[in-house]
This record gives sequence, structure tokens and C-alpha cells, in this order.
Amino acid sequence: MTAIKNESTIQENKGFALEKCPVTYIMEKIGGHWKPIILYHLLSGTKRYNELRRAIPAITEKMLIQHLKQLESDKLVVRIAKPVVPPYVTYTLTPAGEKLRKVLIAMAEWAIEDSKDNSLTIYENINASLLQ
Amino acid sequence: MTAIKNESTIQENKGFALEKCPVTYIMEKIGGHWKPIILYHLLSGTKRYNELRRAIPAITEKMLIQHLKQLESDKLVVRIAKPVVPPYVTYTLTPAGEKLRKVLIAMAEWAIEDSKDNSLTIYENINASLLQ
DNA sequence: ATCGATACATACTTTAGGGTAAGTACTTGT
DNA sequence: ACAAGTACTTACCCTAAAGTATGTATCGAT
Repeated sequence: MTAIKNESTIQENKGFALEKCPVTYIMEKIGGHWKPIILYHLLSGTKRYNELRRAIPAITEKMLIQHLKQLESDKLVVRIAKPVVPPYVTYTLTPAGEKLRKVLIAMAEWAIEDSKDNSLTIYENINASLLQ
Repeated sequence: MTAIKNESTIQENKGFALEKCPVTYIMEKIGGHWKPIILYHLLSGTKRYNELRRAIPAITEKMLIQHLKQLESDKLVVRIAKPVVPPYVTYTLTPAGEKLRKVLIAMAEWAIEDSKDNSLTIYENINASLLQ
């Protein structure tokens, strides 16, 4: 109707959000489905490319390498390639990446607790449906 | 939980990942661009729908309501609607949602530190009330 | 009588993320 | 001779997520 959606430039708003909201900031760095998983596996130390692949069987090679490159350009991991054949490439957390440990561990802890609580409520729901 | 048998290798792998990887689990709940931001704003207490809108100017109404509903069905927030006109609807963290405080604060703290190190933008310090 | 405020709903379109499948280069093992 | 292992790269496709733009219900206020 007469309502003119006045969301001026959404880019402007996004800029504003990025300036003021740290959660938005971290989402730009570790958002997406795979990045936290990759980082989580790197918490236990330097890993070769194929070690990561095997540790995360559901990821495709394209996704793995793509996100590794993004993490590298965001200075969260370091890529070290030894000039040998066959290739020997390792990925290691930078100090900034290491500092994500607190975040990732907090995530994992929450997940473990929540999945416990949730399986309880699932059982409750099953019981409830059986009682109807 | 027993994995659902599936012909697809990918689905099987995803099931495996979900079973074994808590980080994957939490990504299913708070993954995506907007959810952590919404949850972060709810840390400071119950908010009306429009309060959230104004707090997150970059989000569209569709995204906001969509994610609020998902968060509700994942038992992370509670929606309470007073039967009045004009509508009065509030969103509050559940106990499970409250437990995300550690995760979200860790995220925010990391973001502030990292952005300083990158000397991009100096953020204002987090609202102290969020840290209690 | 229309307006504005609230809290949504919904049809449509666009975009970005992710998946599939194939190829590359180089060398050791059989 | 050729397969196997390593660490990628690239072209193509498909879907799910996100954005755009509207509509809806109700009431008091102007």
C-alpha cells in the first residue's frame, strides 16, 4: 500500500552491524557449516591435508580446500608445504586460531549437554505419543 | 541415537558426523548467519519482536521471524504472546539457550581481541551486564 | 474513515554455498 | 607399464538460504 519499505541501503546497515556487533564479526570468520569443524580438528594439533579429510569424512575435497584457504587468508591457520614428492602439506592454527579454543570447547560442551537433555525430551515425547 | 540407514553415502557420513562431532551438532542449532546474533541480543534479557528488529537493523523481517521460530522449535527461546491488541510478543532464552551465554561471550571476546590485533576497528567493550 | 502500530505470513526472485565428477603433476611400488 | 598415493584445481550443476515486496488482523487515535 502506501507503506514504503525504507530499508535505505542494506549495505549501509550491514556496515553498521559489522562495526558494532562482535558476533557478526566472528561469524564472518568462522561462520558456515564446515569452518568450526575444521578448526575443532586442528585444536588437537597440526594436521596433514589427508588427515583432515579422514577426520571429517562428510566433507568434500572442494569444501575442505576452499575453507582452508579462507581460514588461511583470515590468519587463523598456517599452511606449510614441504617441497617434496609426494606433497607434504600441513595445516596449523595460528595464535589467533588457537585463541578460538575457548569458543570451540564451549561449543562442544554445550552440544554434549544439550544433546543429552534433548534425547530425554525425545523419550518423553515418545512416551506421550504412546499414551494417547 | 541409532543412525538412520540410508543408501546415500553422504547422508550416511553426515549421520556419522552428527553422532560423533559435537561441533556439527551445535552448528545445526545455531549455525547460519543470524542465529548467533539474535541469541546474543537475547542475552541481555527478554525482548519484544520489534526490539529485536531495531537491535538488528540489517535483518529482514522474514529472516528474523524464521530464525525465531527455528530457535523456538529447538527449545532455545520461548515465545510468549499476550492476547492483546496491538500484539505483545516477547522472546526469552530457555535454560538451554541461557547456557549458550558462555559460547556467545567467548565469541564476542574473541572477535574484539581479533579485530584489535587486525587493527581494523576498535570495538566498544562488551556490556558488562552480559558477563555476569 | 483512514492511519499507524504490532507481529507476523507468503509468493517470488536472487545469490551463495555446497555437491559431482573429472583432471593435474610427480614419484614410488609391483 | 601402470596403479596408487598426495594435494590440490576446475567446470558444471543444484538447492537451500536469503532478500524483495507485498498482504493480514486488530484496535485506538486523529
